[in-house]
Amino acid sequence: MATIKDIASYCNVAVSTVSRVLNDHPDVSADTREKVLEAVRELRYVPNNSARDLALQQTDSIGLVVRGVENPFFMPIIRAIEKSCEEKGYTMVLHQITAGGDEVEEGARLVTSKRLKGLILLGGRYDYTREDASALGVPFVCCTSSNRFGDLDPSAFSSVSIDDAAEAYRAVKMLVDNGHTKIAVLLDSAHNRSVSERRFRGYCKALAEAGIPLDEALVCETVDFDMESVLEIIERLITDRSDITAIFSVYDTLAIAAMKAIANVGRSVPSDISIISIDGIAMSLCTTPTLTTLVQPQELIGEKAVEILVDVLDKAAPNSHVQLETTLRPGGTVGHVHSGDLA
Amino acid sequence: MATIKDIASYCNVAVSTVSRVLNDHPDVSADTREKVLEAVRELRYVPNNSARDLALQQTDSIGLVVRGVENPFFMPIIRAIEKSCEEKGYTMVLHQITAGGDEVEEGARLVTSKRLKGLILLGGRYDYTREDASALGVPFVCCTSSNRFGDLDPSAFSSVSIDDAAEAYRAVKMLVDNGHTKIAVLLDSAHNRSVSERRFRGYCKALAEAGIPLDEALVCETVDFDMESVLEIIERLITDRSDITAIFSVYDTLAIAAMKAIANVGRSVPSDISIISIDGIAMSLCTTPTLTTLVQPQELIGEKAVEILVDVLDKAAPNSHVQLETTLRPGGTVGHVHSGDLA
DNA sequence: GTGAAAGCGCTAACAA
DNA sequence: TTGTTAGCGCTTTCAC
Repeated sequence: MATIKDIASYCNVAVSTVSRVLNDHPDVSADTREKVLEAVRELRYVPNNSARDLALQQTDSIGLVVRGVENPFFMPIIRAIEKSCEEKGYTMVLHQITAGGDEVEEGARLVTSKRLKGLILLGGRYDYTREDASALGVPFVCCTSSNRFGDLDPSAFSSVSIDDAAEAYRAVKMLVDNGHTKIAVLLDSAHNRSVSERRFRGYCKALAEAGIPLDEALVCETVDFDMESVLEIIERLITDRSDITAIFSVYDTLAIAAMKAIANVGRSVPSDISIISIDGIAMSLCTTPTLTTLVQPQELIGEKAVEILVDVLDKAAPNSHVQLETTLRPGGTVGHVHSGDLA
Repeated sequence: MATIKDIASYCNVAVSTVSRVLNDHPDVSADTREKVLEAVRELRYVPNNSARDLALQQTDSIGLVVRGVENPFFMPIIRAIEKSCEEKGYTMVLHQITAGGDEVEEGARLVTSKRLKGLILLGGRYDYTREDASALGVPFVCCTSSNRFGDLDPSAFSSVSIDDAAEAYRAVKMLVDNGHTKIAVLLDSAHNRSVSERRFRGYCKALAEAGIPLDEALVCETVDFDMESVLEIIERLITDRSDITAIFSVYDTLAIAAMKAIANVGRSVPSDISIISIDGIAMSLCTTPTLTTLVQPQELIGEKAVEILVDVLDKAAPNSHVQLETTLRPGGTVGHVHSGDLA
């Protein structure tokens, strides 16, 4: 395997010269530059990243810490991140954490053990503290999370996300506009300081605005995403509260589970119960009727995250916060409440 | 950040001694070993992988080349692989390739550019040639693929998979046993030298054994996994051939799409059409009725792949081929053919 | 514009 | 059992 030294002697130049053209430094004559490039091709030279990283005291790696494997929503984002990293000359190091794991702790460990230059946190909490940020020690971007629960200074990190509360509000408002007043909300937790909680707030706001009092019994928390228990929980909700005419699910995955649960208890969508959710995963196209959902621009989210991080890393750009919009896919799971049912 | 040198001077020993205890070499007195370990803790030493890799002329990285992001089936496998790599002290480098990309070509590129020690190929072709193997240049294991179409010597690579043909046979036989004779097969391609083709063979065998002639018009190829076009193709199939009473889908994803397509054209499962498939993805629990499928041990597949590769890498173990079994999840999508319909 | 040389942190002979 | 030392391939001052 050819090294920089081989190229140097092949071209009768010093290794430093080769290094210079390889790194696009100025101060190299066009002649020698061409000569070196030629040799690189000739000898099929591939730089040794280990050596490079050692000399530079850093790596070309960006860590991606993902919480929640269960969520198919992440897959296209991960793919986009990997692709973008590749394009920008970085290597993505994926690390999945379990529901119980702490992304900041694990992220910090990864940073030191793998000498990561930066971090992308996907599907994490929203309440980072200043201590969390300094524990990480490298620039990071919160993906699908605006992270505004904690006391973190926005200039200390970047984020790419949708406006969870606003989008949830929009979804629930659609239900309200269709005459629904008994609207359940389906989420893993209403107080997890994360996506769920933000969207739950949007739900509350929409209800409040419509003058509908919040009914705690209609707040359905699944705790985790284990399909069996999720189905059970939802079935119980629908059975106990037969007055429910609509469900706002904060994720497509839960919405799909809800449709199954509704079928299990012999009711139907949307004639008995309407459903709307947020995400737009591929599978949500396969429910019957097609799920009505607010589709997130998944690829774009991943691309943006990398773009921002690389700018911070390479160009010392300031941190930034990008908020993207969802697109309503009408689907067929939202119906009107029969006028007879109206209050 | 503390280096091996810091520890050495801190303990009044040579760097080589430190290196020895760090690498579990014998020939170190219990005393000094303890002293060094103590210093490591004290100084929060974290080894610099770049330096290590440079000295060893290799990395601690294993590449994972995945074809087919669209397939949610891979996610739990990827997760298991990442987890196992971590446990064994390796770093997983994920690389996704597109439908058109060549995994061997891209894998080989990855190996050189990232100096990978080994490769796991997930969801690839089954027809590697000897040239392919030598192009890769490092030990590799084919995950979910036994790779027996090509002229590859089994001792030149490892694999972890199910017996695709046999499992497909089993699935189709279930349909036959329930009185079905007009059985369509749903796959991306019957001749892609991959999973689809293997499973297609199992389908053919089951038909042959039951004395049912192969009807080319019942072989439904979706080409890709774009949901919109998949739905369209399946709808056309069902509409054109109203005599179909059952569908064997080689993947759960396509089976779920088929259920949607069937609903779209106003027919129902399983009373009009039965469906069975292979994989066992989480979402297949959410169809109504629940999809009848042969569930693959996804986590186990990932773990095994890493275990085998690491043994080959660390212990120079011979390559091996593991074949795992699926588990039938009965579900509710397979029904009997009404006796009146029997020939 | 180019070269010589030091050094990044670690491993592995080779000596002692 | 331990220490000394020469690299691994690359970047980067500092001379020229």
